[in-house]
Amino acid sequence: MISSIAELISDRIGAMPAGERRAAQTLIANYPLTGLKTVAEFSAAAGVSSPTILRFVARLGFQNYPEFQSALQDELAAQLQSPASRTLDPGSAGGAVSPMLEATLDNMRETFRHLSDKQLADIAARLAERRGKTFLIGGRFTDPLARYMAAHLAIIQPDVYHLAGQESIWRDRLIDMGKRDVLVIFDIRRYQDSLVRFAEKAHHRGVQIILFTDQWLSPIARFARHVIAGRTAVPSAWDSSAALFVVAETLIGAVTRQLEAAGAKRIRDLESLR
Amino acid sequence: MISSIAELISDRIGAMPAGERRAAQTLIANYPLTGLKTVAEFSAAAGVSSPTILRFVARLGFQNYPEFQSALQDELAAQLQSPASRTLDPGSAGGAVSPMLEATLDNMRETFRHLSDKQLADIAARLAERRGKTFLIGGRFTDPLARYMAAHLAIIQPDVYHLAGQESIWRDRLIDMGKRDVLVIFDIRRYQDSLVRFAEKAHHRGVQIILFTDQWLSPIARFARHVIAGRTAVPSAWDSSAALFVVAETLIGAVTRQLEAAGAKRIRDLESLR
DNA sequence: GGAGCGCTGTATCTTATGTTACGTATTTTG
DNA sequence: CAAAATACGTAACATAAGATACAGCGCTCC
Repeated sequence: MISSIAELISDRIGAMPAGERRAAQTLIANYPLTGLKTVAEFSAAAGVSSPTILRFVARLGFQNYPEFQSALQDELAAQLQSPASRTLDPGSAGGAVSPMLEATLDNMRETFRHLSDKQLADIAARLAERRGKTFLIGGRFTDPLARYMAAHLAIIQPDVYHLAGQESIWRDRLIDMGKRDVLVIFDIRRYQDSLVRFAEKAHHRGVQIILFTDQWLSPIARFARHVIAGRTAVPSAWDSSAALFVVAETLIGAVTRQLEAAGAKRIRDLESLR
Repeated sequence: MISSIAELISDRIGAMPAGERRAAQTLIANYPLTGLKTVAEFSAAAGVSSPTILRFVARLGFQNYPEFQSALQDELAAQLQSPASRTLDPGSAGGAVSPMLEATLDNMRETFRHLSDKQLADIAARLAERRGKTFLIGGRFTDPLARYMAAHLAIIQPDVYHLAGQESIWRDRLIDMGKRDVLVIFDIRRYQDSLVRFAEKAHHRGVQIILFTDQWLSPIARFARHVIAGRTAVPSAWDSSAALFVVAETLIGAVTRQLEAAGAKRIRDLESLR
């Protein structure tokens, strides 16, 4: 059964021509606000012409544009009056989406529950104090997380390096690492031997290791100065790195805040270089 | 300090003549819906004449009725986009961590609220049906997401390619792309011209584009067959890609499920190769 | 490769919305 | 109690909004 206009749209969006689909996507993207504006504004936002908007509305079954707007307003009114209806009832979902989202949200809450503010502040402080270099590395599936963090950190401070490619390539970088340096490692099951060996060698050189891992803890935890254990279980064939991703973003934000003064100048300098 | 229009009204309602006060009360009674309707409807609801409504609006400091409506819409937009502001208790948080987590969780809920099961299923089906090749590419900060998704998809099906490095390198890959192929693009603010140009060219070659973007929609949405608009606002200097990350994981899970039979065999084959 | 169909945008028209002018009613003040 | 000022509604107006007709373009299918 189709109750809301949003559902109606996503039900029929597949059978729409390109222009009307753009209209639909624009409306859904910030629903329902765009639909409350004038046809001209709607069409401009979607990058199509006014008649396309009107055809789109007609395809949804409305006689004219005002009727469509009234329907949106009624829906909005119902929504605003009972905020409860916004927290979606579990029954309606049914599909494969909701369980995945719910599990992910739970994972994040759990991950942060086991993570004190102080711990995060300590790690952020360590990343922000620029005595030495910062290296980041990840495993097979978590390497993108290392890249993501490196991409941000490299903007607000110098000497940030993402270790990529062949194992032999990282190993050679060990020569540059010392006790003033920090190594951020992402490693979740199944833990990679190559990463463990690398971590061990770095540890022996006095490098401080910050480890992002799952709740079962990678063997690298043994060498790590700081360990962040994220929940990874979701109803999927794969483990989820989403909780670790959010921790990474939180740290990026915290480090940025600490380097505000120096960082802001650096960002301006970078902008002017582009 | 007066922030919302509702506060503004209740601040001045005492100094209003009878007719305008009725208008004010009617608006407050089911705020802000009545204000989004036409002057005629508003006046009918309040039991006064149209000019009274206009005088009421003028007294609030607006130049004309449309300006008043725009202000209401903006307010509504802010409210709908961050449900957090409606529930959040300032006391519990304190530290810098919790607001970030809360915002991220809200972003995810909001993102999925605008994303129907059917839409996700359609995209997953498109990714799972292996008529052609699958290409993934991302912007400056979102490229890791493309990598993450590519790393998973490449395991369960052949012909998955992540486009990395120089722009000139991707462009050369265009020659391999046709209408049977799918291009997954991640692009959030600030949108990259190079990516837009690339998307346009791919689109002209008939490639189906699946776009991950933010709620303001990258210009690439114009060329995209499917658009996923994730919420990115967090209390940080950076935008958050976490919501898009979770959508990506959800899709990976869905595609994996669809390819279960074929995929399981492929995974076993890969395992035996390691 | 060609013919047909369908989609989209430009330009025009019509509708209805917001706005203003003015006369009447009501309230307030001297 | 009278007179003035303010508030309100009716009606006419101008403007901007939505609707439509039509032509061009791209796409699909034969």
